[in-house]
Amino acid sequence: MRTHRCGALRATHAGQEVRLGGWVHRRRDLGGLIFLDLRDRDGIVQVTLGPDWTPPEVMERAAGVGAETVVLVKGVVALRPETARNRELPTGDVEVKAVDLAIAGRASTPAIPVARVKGEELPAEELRLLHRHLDLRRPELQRNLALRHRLLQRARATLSALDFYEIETPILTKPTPEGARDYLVPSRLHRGEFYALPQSPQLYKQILMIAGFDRYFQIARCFRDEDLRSDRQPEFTQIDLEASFVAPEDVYAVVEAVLTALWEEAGETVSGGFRRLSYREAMESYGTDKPDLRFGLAISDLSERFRGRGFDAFDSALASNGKIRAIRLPGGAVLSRKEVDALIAEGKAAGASGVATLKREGDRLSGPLAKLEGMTAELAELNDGDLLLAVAGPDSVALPSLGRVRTAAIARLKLQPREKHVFAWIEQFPLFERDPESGTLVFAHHPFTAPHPDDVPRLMAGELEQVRSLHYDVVYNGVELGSGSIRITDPELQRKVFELLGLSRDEAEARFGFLLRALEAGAPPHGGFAIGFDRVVMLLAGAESLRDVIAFPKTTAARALFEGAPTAVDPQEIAELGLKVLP
RNA sequence: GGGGCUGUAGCUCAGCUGGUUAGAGUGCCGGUCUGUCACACCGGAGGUCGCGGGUUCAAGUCCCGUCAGCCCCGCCA
Repeated sequence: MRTHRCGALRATHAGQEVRLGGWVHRRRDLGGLIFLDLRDRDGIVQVTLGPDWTPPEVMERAAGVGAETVVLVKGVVALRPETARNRELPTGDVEVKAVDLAIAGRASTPAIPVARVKGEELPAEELRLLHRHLDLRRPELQRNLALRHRLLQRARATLSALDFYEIETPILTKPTPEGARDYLVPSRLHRGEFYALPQSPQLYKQILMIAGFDRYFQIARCFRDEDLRSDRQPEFTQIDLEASFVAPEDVYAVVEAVLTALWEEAGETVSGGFRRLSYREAMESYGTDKPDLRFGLAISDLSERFRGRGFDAFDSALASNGKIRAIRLPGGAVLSRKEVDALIAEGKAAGASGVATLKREGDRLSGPLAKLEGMTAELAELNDGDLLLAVAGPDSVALPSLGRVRTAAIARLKLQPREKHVFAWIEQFPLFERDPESGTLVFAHHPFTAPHPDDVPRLMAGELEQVRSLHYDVVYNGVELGSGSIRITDPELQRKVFELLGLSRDEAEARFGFLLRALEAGAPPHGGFAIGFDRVVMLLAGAESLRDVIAFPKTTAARALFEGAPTAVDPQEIAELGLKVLP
C-alpha cells in the first residue's frame, strides 16, 4: 500500500516514485498549486499538487481535504526549487509531486488541534485526555512513546544478556493490608472474597528465587489506590528484578548496567560512576535521602564554633542535645531581603523554628548572626559574597530544614550544575522510622527487608531505632529512581519481624504463610531492585508530567477521560458478585 | 481528607470598579490566488460565560454551593 514513511524521505530519494499514507497536517491552497504537509510517525513531508503533473480530478479532491484526514498519495520525489527549501524540516529538501491522491479516512474537524499555531498554548489537559487519539498524534508525544519503546527494549536486552529470565506474575493477587491501599477485585465464584491488583510483584519474585530461577526480571505493571501527583499514577510500570546468591554489590552492578544502558539509549553519556552515601551521610550533608549531588553546598556542623557566643536560640538548642547546622551559599549575598526571606520560609515550612543568616560583602558582615560575640568571617568561614544560613535544633528537624533551604537556594540562585548526570546509591537506611503522628516505630520499608547483619543482635534486643537495613535507593540528580534490598531468608527472623510489626503468629500465618512455607523449603540469599520506569522515561524525554510518557494516563482523580473509566455497571452484575452499593 | 489555581466561540485567550448588542487570534464555511511551508487577501457563520442557587434595578464580573482539570499537603509499608 505504501513504499516509504513520510518522514523518511530525503534528497537521495529524488526521482523515485513513492506511495505514502498519512494524516494531512496542514493544507496550503494557493489556487493553482496545493501544498499538503503529510504526517506519519516518522515526520512530515510536503506533498505538492499542480496542474502540470496532477490530473484535474485529483486537484479537485485535494482542495477538499481537511486537517487530519488520512490520504494515500502516489507521486514522485523531487528536489525542491533552491529558494523553496525548508531548513526546519528534515525532509525539507524534497517534496512529493502527487499524481494521485485517495481519501482513506475523512476526518471531521478535530476537537483539539494537532498542528498548532506557533506560540499557541496546548489545549487544556482535560481536553487532551478526552481526545487522546488526537493528542497522541502530536509529534512530541509520538517521540516520547517511541523513546519509551526503545528504552523498554534496551532494558529487556540488557537484563536478558545478564542471564535474567523474564517471568510474568499474576495481576489477580492476594490483598496486603499493609502499605498502600489495594485495588480490589471481587470474586464471583467466592462470594465475599477479593483479589487485589499487585502493588508490586514483591512476594512472587521472592518465591521465584526460592524456586531456583536465580535471576528474574519483569516490566511489571503495579497498582496503588492512593491520591495522585504529577509524578504519580494509579497504575505504573517498574523494571522489577531479583537475583539469588547476591550481596548488595551484585545488585548494584546489575542496576548500574541497566540504567547506564537506558541513558545511553537516550543519547546521554554517563560517566563518573555511581557515588555511594550512607543514609546518615546523605542526611547530615544534604538534609535529604535523595540529594542532588550535581551541586556542592554541603551542610556543615558549626556547633563548636558558634557555642556560647550570646545567641540564646543556639545555646538552648545545644543544651538540649541539638546541633547548629549551616549551609554556605557562595554568591548568596546578592539575594535580596525578600529572596532570603523566601529561603527562610522554606526552612520553617520543614519545621525549623528559625533560620539565622550571615552575609559577607567585602569586609562587612551583616545579618542576625553578625552580632555574635567574636564573630568574624574566618570563624564563619565566609568568603566575600557568601551567605550563611544556620538552623539550630535536633538533627531530625535542622537537617531536613536545611535540605529544603538548599534545594530552594539552588533554584533561586540558578546555580549551574558541575556535572550533567550524577547517580548515587544511598545505603544503610534505618529499618524503622518514627510515625510522626503516633510517635511509634514503624517499618521504613516493606517487612521483607533484611536487617544489616551487624545489627541483628540489636533487633533481637529490641533496640529498634539503631537497626540499619540492607535497603538501598538509587538517586539521580535529586530524583529517586528506585529502591531495593536484600531480603530476609531466615523464616525465624521473618517471623520475628512480623511480630515486631504487631502481627500475632496466627495473623502472620494467615497473611504470609505461603512466604514462610517457601522460606522453610530452602531459600537462597537473594535481593533485588525496582526501577520506576515511567519516571525514567519522563526524565529522559524531558517531559514535565508522567502523563506525557504514558499513552493512556489517568487524571489526578484517577479517571480515564477518553474511554470513561471507572463507570457504573449493571446492578445485575453487581448482584452476581454478591455485592451491594451503598448510597 | 485539607489547601490553592483554572473553567468565556471547535481551540488558545482578553473582557477594568457590576451597566448598551460579550471581543481578538486561530480553526470552520464561501470566494480570489502557480512556490507556499503559521501562505496571503476578501466575506460569513459560530456563545447554556462549567452547572445550580443567591444578592442587585442590572451579574461573564459579587456571594454560597457543586462538578471537572491541574498543582501542593496528608497519603504512597
